[in-house]
Amino acid sequence: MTVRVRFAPSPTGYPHLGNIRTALFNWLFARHHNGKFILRVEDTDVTRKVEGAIETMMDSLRWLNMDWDEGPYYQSQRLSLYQETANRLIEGGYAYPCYCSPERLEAVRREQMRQKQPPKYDEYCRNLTQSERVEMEARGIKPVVRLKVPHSGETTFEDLIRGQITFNNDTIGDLVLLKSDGYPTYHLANVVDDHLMNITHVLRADEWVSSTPRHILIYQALNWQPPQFAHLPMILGPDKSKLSKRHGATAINEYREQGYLPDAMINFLTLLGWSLDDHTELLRRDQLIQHFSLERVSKTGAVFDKVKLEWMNGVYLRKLGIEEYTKQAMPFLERDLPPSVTRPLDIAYVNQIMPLVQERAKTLAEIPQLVDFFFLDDLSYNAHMLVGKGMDAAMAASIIEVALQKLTTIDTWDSQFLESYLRQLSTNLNLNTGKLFSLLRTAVTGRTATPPLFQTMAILGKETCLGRVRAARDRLSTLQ
RNA sequence: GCCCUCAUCGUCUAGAGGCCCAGGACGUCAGCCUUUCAAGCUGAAGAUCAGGGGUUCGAAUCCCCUUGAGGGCACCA
Repeated sequence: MTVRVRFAPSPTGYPHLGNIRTALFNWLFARHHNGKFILRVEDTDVTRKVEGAIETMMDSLRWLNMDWDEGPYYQSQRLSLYQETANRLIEGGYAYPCYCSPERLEAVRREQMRQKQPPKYDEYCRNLTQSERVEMEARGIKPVVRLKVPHSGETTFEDLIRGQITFNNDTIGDLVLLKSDGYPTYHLANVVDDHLMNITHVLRADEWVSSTPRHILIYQALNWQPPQFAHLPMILGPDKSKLSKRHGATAINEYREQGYLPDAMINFLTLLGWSLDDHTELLRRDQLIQHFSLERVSKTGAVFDKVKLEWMNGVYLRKLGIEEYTKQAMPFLERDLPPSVTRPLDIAYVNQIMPLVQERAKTLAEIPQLVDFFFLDDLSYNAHMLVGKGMDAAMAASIIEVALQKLTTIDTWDSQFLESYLRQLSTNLNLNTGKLFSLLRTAVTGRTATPPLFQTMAILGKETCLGRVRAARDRLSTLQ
């Protein structure tokens, strides 16, 4: 039997990292077993629907290169399926219409809470007579359909990750299958679709464990064979609670905007709850598919460690060929370089610069700020930055004056020549190379931390460099 | 309150009775390299394996209890 799994998001917001990780494990499982990965939209809550959510979700899946084989199926377009199933359950005596108002339900629940009882439907409508039902209908009350959960016995299932899990039926309560607006609840729709779509394995987040017995009960009432279940550990925030907005960025597209690479995200997210062995951290997509197995999924929730993600992204960034690196960086440069910089950017110029920052950025989004001085006409920095350790303003001024004179005379403006020439100059001046270089670095870039100085100067070109050194000289004069 | 689940360095994890006075990775610290910053390399610190009882010749690994944490208990998914 071929493996068929599904990813079933509801269009109620932006693609959460947790959802994406669930999708990822389903996808890896499907690809590993040469099975099918199905996309299904659980849009059965009309009130919570967010416009554009599904498009964003699909964008994210495409960005991550997680292709699906079927779908998207929309549950909102399959309503009759659920309604028929609900009717079948009523006819079989496994479910019943319930006419209780939300107000009554709320009152019952409050009372139960007050008495420290588990909140559970009191089955008020479970044994209504036919005439009572007719009367309710006559009053125009739209009922919900509830599952008649057995009062005794227990429901057990084998979780592929956690082993056997058992619930007492009397703790479950008669859940709603069909809402009064004719839409199914998650529980019904989920069971009906998983069955109709021949889903073999349900891999979903941990938070669904306690609703699994309800689903099993529905399968049993319908005389359907349930799929296999595996509940994945959740992704946690630093305080170990379910990862949420208050912990920072939780939407996958935010990571895309922050300059993370899809392959790095995939690698990192997989390692949140799965491991290959005791030493492998970096795995290519095909290796992930090859090795993925539920046996190696851990049971514990995993804290999302953004610092480690940054490290891994840096690794992937450095592994990129320079052409690819530049291609990836370009949109970020266009987006984030100061507005004063002329667009479109000169590709040949960018091509020269990128090799200088490839090993210095952990995300694509930090590249623009690393290289903005290559593009700006006027540098802005504090004159005091020019005065290095062990020197004063006057000394800095005199060094820069000499350097300016000498640099003006140079004809060969490549990094090799600049380096040997300036090393010689520092010797002649009886100066530490460090002192001269850092002074020039600040003058030429306005920064104290930059890519290698001579390559930077070579790319900037003689005229620009001389102009900046002159500007530095002028700045220094204001200090004296 | 009730139900379910989980529990190894700060974090992600390896470990399915002896190979473990617990291994790897991120982070941290130190050193090397070095024109700065990175990157790279080397090394260090860091977990009485939540606590307590068993079982066993032997337990991080099996059992029980306690504690802690998380999740669930909607006409939301």
